[in-house]
Amino acid sequence: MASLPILQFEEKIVETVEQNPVVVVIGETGSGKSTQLSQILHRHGYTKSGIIVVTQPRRVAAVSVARRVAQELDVRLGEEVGYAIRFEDRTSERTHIKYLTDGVLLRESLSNPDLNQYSVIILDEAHERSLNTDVLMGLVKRLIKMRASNLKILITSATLDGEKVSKFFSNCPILNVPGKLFPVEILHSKDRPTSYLDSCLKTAIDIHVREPEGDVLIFLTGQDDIEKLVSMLEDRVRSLQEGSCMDAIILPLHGSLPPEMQVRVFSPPPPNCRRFIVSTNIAETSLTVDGVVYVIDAGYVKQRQYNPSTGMYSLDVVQISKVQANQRAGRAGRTRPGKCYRLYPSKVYQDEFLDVSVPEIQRSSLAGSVLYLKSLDLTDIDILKFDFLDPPSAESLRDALKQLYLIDAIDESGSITTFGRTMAELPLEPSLSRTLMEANEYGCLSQALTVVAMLSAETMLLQGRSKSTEKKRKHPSVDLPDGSGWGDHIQLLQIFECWDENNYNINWCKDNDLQVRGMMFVKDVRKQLAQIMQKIAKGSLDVRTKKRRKESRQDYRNLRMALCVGYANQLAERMLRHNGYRTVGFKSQLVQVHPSSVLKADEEGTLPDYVVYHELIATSRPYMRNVCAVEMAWVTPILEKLEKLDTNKLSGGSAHIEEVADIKQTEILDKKVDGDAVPDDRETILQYEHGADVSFLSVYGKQIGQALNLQIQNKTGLESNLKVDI
DNA sequence: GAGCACTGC
Repeated sequence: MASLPILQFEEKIVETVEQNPVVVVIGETGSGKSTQLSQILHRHGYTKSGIIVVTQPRRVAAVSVARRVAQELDVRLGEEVGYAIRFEDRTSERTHIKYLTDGVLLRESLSNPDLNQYSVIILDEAHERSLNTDVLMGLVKRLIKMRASNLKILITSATLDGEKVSKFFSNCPILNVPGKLFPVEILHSKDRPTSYLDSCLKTAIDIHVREPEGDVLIFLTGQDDIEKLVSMLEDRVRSLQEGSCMDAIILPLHGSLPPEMQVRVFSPPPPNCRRFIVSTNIAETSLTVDGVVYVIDAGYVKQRQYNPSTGMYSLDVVQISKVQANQRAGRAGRTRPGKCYRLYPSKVYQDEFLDVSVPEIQRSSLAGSVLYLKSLDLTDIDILKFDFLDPPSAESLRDALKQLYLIDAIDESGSITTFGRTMAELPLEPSLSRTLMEANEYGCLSQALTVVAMLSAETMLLQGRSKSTEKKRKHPSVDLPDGSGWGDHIQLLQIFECWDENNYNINWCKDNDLQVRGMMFVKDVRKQLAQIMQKIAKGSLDVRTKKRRKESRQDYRNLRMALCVGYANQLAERMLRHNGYRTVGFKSQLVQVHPSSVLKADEEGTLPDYVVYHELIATSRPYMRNVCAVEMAWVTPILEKLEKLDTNKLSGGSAHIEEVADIKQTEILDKKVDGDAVPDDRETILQYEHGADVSFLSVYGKQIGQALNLQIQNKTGLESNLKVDI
């Protein structure tokens, strides 16, 4: 332990913490900050007046770091040193060093806003800027004003971010703790390659042929590219002359890979063999692969973004930040000196890369966070002026308020309602919390609990789908229920009910291509939600899953009604004469039911007039994912409410949100239009040829005189206008 | 008739 760099700074750290309520600690990889800061402060008496708590953005990190600290202090995990993550609280009355996920600390502060039991709060990995850590930073800033005498805050961050965080906390001191990494030589390419995959391939083979042993880690954006490069590498390696270089193992690594495939990267290679790990940014922070000496960094990452004016998410390939680039490079220097090949010029790194990635708070829907903050009753703070390190846009806050109003979480003046308070207690998106509460009124709580729990685990349910396994499986699970035509929520309910009928048999999951881990998670979530609902209702609710199936002609009416109330802000109306939909309540968007949906059309081939959806996502087109058929009569009250909506009033009058004029107009470079522009008022989707590397979702055309006025929507829902002569 | 990076309560 004595070799950890941070320990040489022990006196300095203690002294600085002694004299300041907030300290920023910049600790590079390998500095030991995550395990040592808490122990240093413990040694100097900070656990006498309370618990030292350390937050982590990820569950595995909270658990593994706690385990290490317990080992180092030679105590049993869960006694003096413990951790708390969702579904798992391993702390006791004797715990004085506690690791937890940032989300758990936020939940705790709901019932104890002053966090009185803690003498020190360490927000670790703050540079990752998770939504929860950002909210915590705002809360903690407020907390030190109230508890200045007996609370110490430490924020750990990255070099490029330290100044900004310090400024946010009234210019608090910054401590630098060097890391313990071997030097990594950075090699930039002269130009940006025209094809990243080809360039990756060439660089990888060059390393393989020329460089001494050591594994190669390659960062790409997603599963598709990874699979392509893996097969390219396999071909190329096979064609190398036998004996001319060492053997090679090529491993893909991404999140949708089944766990048993993911852990393959942890087994060391046989002698005289080099591994190529082709990965998403999962290997940047979440997984650490040992033995890596060479990193190839294409400089891109796939990021999810939310557009508050359309309510639409998109998944975009964007440039990484400098912090990310450095993090990736650092992966080469864990065991010995390494090399990082960047497939972009150093000028691009310097001039184009952001210092830090755009924080999640500026890329997400904020309904949940705003409701959470409202429920804290911070009378001294106006939510809309809440002090964030990077404030979200006014538009995003307005969107959040609108959502909350439509589901009765706040009233027309923006104050939280009793409904809203209950909703904030549930670890769910507000729309789903609202659904549960409504379902309770209609006597279908048990079903709603199942649906909501299934939605929380949706991405973990299906078995990893790579193209190769797809081929093998000609018969896609025919035995699963189909939602009886009402849509995906009902199908999710029916799937869980089937599993319930099969007594939660693990083999049933396997037979039906469902991940066991995912289904177990659903069970846990459902149980947790049921407990919270019981507590709220203070009576006994019927949350049991019913062991009877298929009452004939069950139309799930009550459940669908409850969903309609919860998803008031996620409503779409079918267009006349075709099966496209228009979103209601947002700037009107033409959207389609996702092809994977089980929603059924009637005998005439027509889809229901109204649906609610769980998510709007722009991929090749804007799609509604997870839809449920609802009825006109249930929609009317929502439309009435939308009519009365006054967002200025929702923002509490005093805090008038200023209009933001930062909607970026997409530059149209090429004005060639292909396709049939029908010269009438009907929206017509055209194919649009363009010169910029922006992909457009749709083009609405309208003829005016000899010109065609086009309204063009790009992937993130931003719109631009273009006039074309015809 | 598509396809989705990563977390978390």
